[in-house]
Amino acid sequence: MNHFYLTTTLPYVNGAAHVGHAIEFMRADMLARYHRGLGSQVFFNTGTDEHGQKIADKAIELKVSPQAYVDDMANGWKQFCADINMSYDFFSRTTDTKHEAIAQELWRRCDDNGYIYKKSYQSKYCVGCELQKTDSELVDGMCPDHPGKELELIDEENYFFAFSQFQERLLELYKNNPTFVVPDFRLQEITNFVAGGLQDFSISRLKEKMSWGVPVPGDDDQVMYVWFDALTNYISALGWGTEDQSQFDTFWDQGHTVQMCGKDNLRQQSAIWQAMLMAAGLPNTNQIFVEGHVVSGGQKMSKSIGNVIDPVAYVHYYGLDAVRYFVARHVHDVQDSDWTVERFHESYMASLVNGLGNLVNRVLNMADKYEVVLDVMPQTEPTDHLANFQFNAEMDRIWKLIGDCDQYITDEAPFKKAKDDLPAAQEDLRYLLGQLWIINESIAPIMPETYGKIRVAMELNKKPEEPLFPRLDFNADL
RNA sequence: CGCGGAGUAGAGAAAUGGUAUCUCGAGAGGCUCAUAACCUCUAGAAGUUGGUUCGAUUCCAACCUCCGCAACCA
Repeated sequence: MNHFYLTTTLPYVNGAAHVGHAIEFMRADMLARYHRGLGSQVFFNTGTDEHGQKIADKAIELKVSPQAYVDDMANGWKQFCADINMSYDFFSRTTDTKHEAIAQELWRRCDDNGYIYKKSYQSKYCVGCELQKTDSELVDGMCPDHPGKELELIDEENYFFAFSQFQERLLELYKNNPTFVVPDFRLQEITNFVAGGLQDFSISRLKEKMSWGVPVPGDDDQVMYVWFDALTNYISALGWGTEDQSQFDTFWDQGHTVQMCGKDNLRQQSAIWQAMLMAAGLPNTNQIFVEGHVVSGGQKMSKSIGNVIDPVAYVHYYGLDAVRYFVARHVHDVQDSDWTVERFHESYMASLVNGLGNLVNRVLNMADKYEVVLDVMPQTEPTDHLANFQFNAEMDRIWKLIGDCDQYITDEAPFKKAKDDLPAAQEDLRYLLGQLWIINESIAPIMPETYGKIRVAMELNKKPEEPLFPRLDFNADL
């Protein structure tokens, strides 16, 4: 039995889910379903990142406690996961007491091994970014991303993580594992970054200034910086550092581990987190899949331009599987992609309404009429596109099968044969039902609801009463 | 010379040192099982300038444009 561990990045809960989250989550879900379908035992983790200055500020603004605020947000994210049919096995929350204890245990382990030290320093800190800023990053003495916000001068003792000591080991990790980061150009990017030299960084904050964090073990005056805490969730989900580490042993130590993230998270996951694992004496992640970003109309999405894509609105209008289809087929695996309502509508009509939906109807209608049932299920030939994160290629393969069926129907014209040679028509339909079966098995991890509907229709041997993908008007308001 | 990515028909992608492929869209024809669906055909493309080569979209160099990152973000 193979064991496969998969995790999304935990979104920071200072806002609602946007299309980037939807893409990462949906793809992770496709992989989880794919690997389950291959017979692997899968542990699929997702959740929410709930500590830090921005969240504390937001709670004050809303006049609620931080815990009440993150509870509310976490529920929103769980709803989002339900909306997009996430088959997760565990929902991590970084304010969970078990997670906090594990984050402390990881801290202790890094500390015991000599990779955490205390240092006093002064720095400029942007509350908007929740980051210290170097002078080179500032524009006119202000943070370029938050020009309205005054920078705070921080003069304090913090704990530092000895990141710089991991340069050689990280480079070894990258060199020895050519698919550690997928795609390869991101591996190149992180290699260049690490080769350029690493600086130790602060991993704690004074509690009196920022209390919304995990307490630093053995120091009541400090809490952990949100990154140290959040990254730990990848193993806290598996119960590492608790009495029962069996899932950690099974999935992290002995299984294959995959983390999904956007390109903005490359450093955190492929360098910082790996160094943390090394510092604690734990095995590294096996693979990190790094996605591109989505732009709309050629521009970065922003509320002021009004080109923000709301994935849930698409789900409501076109249906969940239409969105999952678009994500798998038309959002580029690793490059940035343009997502417009025009493109979405086009591909919905062409490939789902006129493609898959129509094919199901014409095949099952004839099968019904000519009384052909599929008695022998054909063997599906497994492909490894999804194992290699090639969503686009897998979808093209499946839609080629759909096109081939349409072609076959035109060429063989069973609807004509049926008039004077029924057995010949029935033979054609047996083949078509077999192909439809293969197509349906192939889309199962991508479009699980549609898979179920086609499965039922094939069992009844009747075309679905409701169209799988109804013909819809173009809706520019999405 | 901070790092990385991308420039291929109207749109999105792919492959390739030798006829540039696919999907969508457009135009024409065909078909009638099907959700006015399906099939065929047609038109339509390599950022610029050099270099290597018998031959370059592909390899090399320079340049231009766009995007992202630059210790917040999927």
